[in-house]
Amino acid sequence: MAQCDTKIRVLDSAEQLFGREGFHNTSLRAITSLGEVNLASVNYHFGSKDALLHAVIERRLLPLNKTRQEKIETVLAKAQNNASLPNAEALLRAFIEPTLEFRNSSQGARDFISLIGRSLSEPDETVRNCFINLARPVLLVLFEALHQALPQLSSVVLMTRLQFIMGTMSHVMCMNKNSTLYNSEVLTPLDHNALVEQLIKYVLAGLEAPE
Amino acid sequence: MAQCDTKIRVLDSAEQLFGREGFHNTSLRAITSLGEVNLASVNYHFGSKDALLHAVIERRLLPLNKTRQEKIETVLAKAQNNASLPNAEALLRAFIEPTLEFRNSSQGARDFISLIGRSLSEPDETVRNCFINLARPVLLVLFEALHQALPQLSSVVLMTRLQFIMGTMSHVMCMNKNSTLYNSEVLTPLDHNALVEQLIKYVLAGLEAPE
DNA sequence: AACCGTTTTAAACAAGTGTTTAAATGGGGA
DNA sequence: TCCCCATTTAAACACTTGTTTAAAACGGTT
Repeated sequence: MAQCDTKIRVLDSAEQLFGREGFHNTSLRAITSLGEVNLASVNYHFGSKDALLHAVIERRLLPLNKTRQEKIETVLAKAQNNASLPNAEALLRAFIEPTLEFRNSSQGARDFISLIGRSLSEPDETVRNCFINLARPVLLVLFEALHQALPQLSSVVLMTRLQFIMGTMSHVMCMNKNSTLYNSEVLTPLDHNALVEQLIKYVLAGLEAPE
Repeated sequence: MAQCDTKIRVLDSAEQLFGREGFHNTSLRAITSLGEVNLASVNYHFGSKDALLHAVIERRLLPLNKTRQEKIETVLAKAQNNASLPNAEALLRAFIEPTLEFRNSSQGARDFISLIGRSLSEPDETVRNCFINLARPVLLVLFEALHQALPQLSSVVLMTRLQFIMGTMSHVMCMNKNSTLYNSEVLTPLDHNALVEQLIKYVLAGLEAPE
C-alpha cells in the first residue's frame, strides 16, 4: 500500500522536524521534502498542519501513557495485596522510567520526547492543549496514587510538587548537547542509566520533603 | 525625546508578545500595532527582529543577574566571616527569590519571565543562545558557591542537579492559569509567597539528597 | 479492456513575513 | 529664516506560509 507508506513518511518527518525545530518553525514544505512526498499529501491525509501535529503526538503518546498507567496500577495492586501504602519511589519510577527508556530507544523517539517535553511551556495553546488533553488522565492517576503513598501531604502541596516534577522532567526531556548551561569540556554528562537514577533521587527527595 | 519613547514602546510591546505568544509566533506588525508605532521603526532602532529580541532580554536580565550575583556573594562573604561553609538554602534563595519577586512585580515582568523561562528549551538557537550567554556567568558563580556549600557532592552530580533546578524553575516561570495540568476547580493554587517557599523546599531537598 | 475510487502531482491561491526604500516630518542651532 | 540631522511614515520589495484545485496516475475488480 503506497498510501500507508506516505502517511508514515509524513509522520516521521514531522516528528523529527517538530521535535528539533519546533512546530511553528517547521513548514509543511520542509516536512514533505524531507519525507520525499508531495506537499499536498499532508492536507490530503491529515487535513491540516494542526491535525498533523495531533497525529504525531497521538501516535507515540497513547502507547506511552498506557505503559505508564499499567505500571502505576501494578504498584498500587502490590500495595493492596500487602495491605500497605504504595511506595512513592516505585510510583515515580512507573511514570518516569518508560518515558526516558523510550527516549533512549531511537532518534525518532528522542525527537518526539523533545517535542512533548517542550509542549507544557508552549505559548500556543494548539500545541499545549494537544499534549495536556492526552496526558491529563494518567497524571490524575499518578496524583491519586501519590496521595495514597504520601497521606501526610495536603492536596494542594502535592499538586504543586507534581507540577515541579513535571517541570524537572520536561527539562530533562528537552536536554541535548547543544542546550547545556556551561561549556564544560571538563565534565562529561552522565550516561542514560545514571541520569535516570539521579532524576529519580532528585524528584523523590523533593516530593517527600516535610511540608 | 520622541525617539526614546518609540524605542521603549517597541520594547514593551515586544516583551509582552514574545512572552505570551512566543518569538516565532509574533510578527513585527503585531508588535508595532500594539505599541502604536510605525513598522519600520523596529528595523530603524534595533536593526532586525533578532536584535530586538536580544534587546528585550538584555534590558531585564542584566539587572536581574546583577542582583542575583550580589546576593550570592553576600552569602559567600558571610560564610567566610564565620569561617563556615556557605549555606545551600541561602544560596538557592539568592538565586530564586529575585527572579520570582521580579515576576510578581508587574504584568510586563511576568511576560518577560515567561519568555526566559521558555528560552532554555527553545529549539531555535537564536533564542536559546541569547538567554544562555547572558545567564552563564551567574550560573557559574552559583555552581562554584554550591560546590563550597556541599563539598560531599561530586562535580558532575552537582551540575546535573543544577540542571534539574533550572528545569524546575523554568517551569514555574512559564506557569500561568491556562497551563495547569488538571482542571481543578477544587484546588486553588498557592499564592506567591507560599509558592516560593514550596519551590525552595523542593529544590533544596533534591539538591541535598545523598548521592 | 474498461471502469472505479484512491492517491499523487504540479500549479496556483491569498495572506502574511522581515526588510528596504525614498520621501516627508520635525525640531534645534547658525 | 534656513539648514541639517534624526526620526517617522507609507509603500513596496521579495519571499514564505498553509491550503485548495483540477488534472493525472495508479491499482484492483468486474
